[in-house]
Amino acid sequence: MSQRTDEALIAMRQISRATASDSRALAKASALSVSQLIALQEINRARAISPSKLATKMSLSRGTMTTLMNKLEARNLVRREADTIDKRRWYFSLTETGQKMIEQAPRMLHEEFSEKFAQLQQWEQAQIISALERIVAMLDAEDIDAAPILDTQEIT
Amino acid sequence: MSQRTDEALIAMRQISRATASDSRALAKASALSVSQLIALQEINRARAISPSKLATKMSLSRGTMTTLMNKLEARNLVRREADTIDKRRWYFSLTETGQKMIEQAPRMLHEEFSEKFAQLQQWEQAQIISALERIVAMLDAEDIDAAPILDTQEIT
DNA sequence: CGGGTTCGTTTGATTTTCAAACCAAATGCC
DNA sequence: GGCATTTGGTTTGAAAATCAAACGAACCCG
Repeated sequence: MSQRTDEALIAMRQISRATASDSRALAKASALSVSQLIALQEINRARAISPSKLATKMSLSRGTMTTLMNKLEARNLVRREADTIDKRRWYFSLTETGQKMIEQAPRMLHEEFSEKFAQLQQWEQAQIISALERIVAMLDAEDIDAAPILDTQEIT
Repeated sequence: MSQRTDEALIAMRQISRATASDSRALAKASALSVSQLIALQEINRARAISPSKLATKMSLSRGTMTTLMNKLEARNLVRREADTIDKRRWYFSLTETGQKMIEQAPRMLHEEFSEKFAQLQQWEQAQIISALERIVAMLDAEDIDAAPILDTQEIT
């Protein structure tokens, strides 16, 4: 492997480790388990999502997802809605409390980053963004965030 | 917050989510828990590290670290060495088995990335690396990887 | 020496997670 | 239409991960 590739990989690992440990701390700060935090974020992203989908997305089993959702529901962070078409199915979305939870959760690392980033020259910002987007593309991660659109299959 | 900052943040979250879910899958593939995997990586990085340090690094309690290390030791993935100076202290390092474990663990995502990255023009690579390094700096993550140097305080 | 701190372990309990069995709804096939 | 199969979610029972608190041994410092 080329030395350049190495450099890039090292930087990426540093970034991902930094953010990972950030999210651990974040979970702790908001009295959530890491899974719960991730679940909330994921639900927020999808706006509404079924347990199974969420489970595969988070690589957890369906059973685990049941208990996870029950906890979040009990704490009034997510709302459970029945699918009108398929009666086996649920959809979970965030309650306002849940919204607030992840919004005002101190985005410590990202906050700090934002400040520093904002102080860069325009051209520097542009350069960094384009590099980041190249990376996202190379990771095939473009559609991870997708857009605030319902994460379900079309209705036929 | 500026729109540009937003773009950068979105890209970064995509990257970190992609790598996070990668590491979950990775752990599963190598029959390790996520914590165990991270611990191995962390030990590898530091070459040798004490349980407490590792615990704070991973934001786990010392008690948890004890059981975690016992498991890894039982599976012969890490080696426990006594500190000659401070007799309370242990140092953990990877055994050859442990080395192999994390080396040949399919670096799925990163592998794929490497391939694509290697195909870029030199100047593109350079640009991406410099952007990444700016980010690392802004995240104060420069010394996360530090270098393969013993991770202890100087001996006085 | 002696009080305070640090390192790692133990203990007992809680939480997370899983696999397997299960039910109900949907789908497919004849 | 009816029967077998698949799919979405829950339950159950057990294993693994984690924690807080208490502990002993080693260290530190006055």
